[in-house]
Amino acid sequence: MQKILSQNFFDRDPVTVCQELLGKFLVIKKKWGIYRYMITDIEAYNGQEDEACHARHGKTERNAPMFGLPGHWYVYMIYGMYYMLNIVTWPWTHPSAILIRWVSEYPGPGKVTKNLWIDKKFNGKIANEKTGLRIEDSGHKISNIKTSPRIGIDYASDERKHKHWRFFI
DNA sequence: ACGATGATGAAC
DNA sequence: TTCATCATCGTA
Repeated sequence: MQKILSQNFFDRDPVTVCQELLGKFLVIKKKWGIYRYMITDIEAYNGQEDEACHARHGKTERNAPMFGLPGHWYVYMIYGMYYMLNIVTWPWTHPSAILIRWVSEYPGPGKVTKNLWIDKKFNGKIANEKTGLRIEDSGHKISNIKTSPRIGIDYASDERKHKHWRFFI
């Protein structure tokens, strides 16, 4: 039996959470079974002062989940085609989240949501057994963590653009 | 290198 | 109400 990560796990700085989140399992419940995928590539979006973060202009209808409780999902549509899956970290006073870019065999944030049929029905929902989408401890110890600048945020300032807030295996 | 495709948010 | 932009991806 695997341990479902609690809200406490996510109630921290997203950069710190990122390093512990690698190697854990994204778990989705379908009508016909439960599926687990290892989380292998993620990015931290860290507060209103982070110009790459959707929270940079304050609370809006779209980014509202980031201004809510940690351990909840933030799902939004991009380019009219793809849903991006994020898990909220830290409390509403410091809106932040982690984008899930790769899990197991699905390399790319759009591919993760497309293949797992994740859409806005999970937006704002808590990550637990009840909502059908959660994160479990895998017991795997990850040692070779790589980092890089975040992808697709050229609009941010140099200072933010260059931060190594992407973590991957 | 580029187009698909629509939600978002800021400006008008 | 309009318009540029966008945490992407498949095709070429």
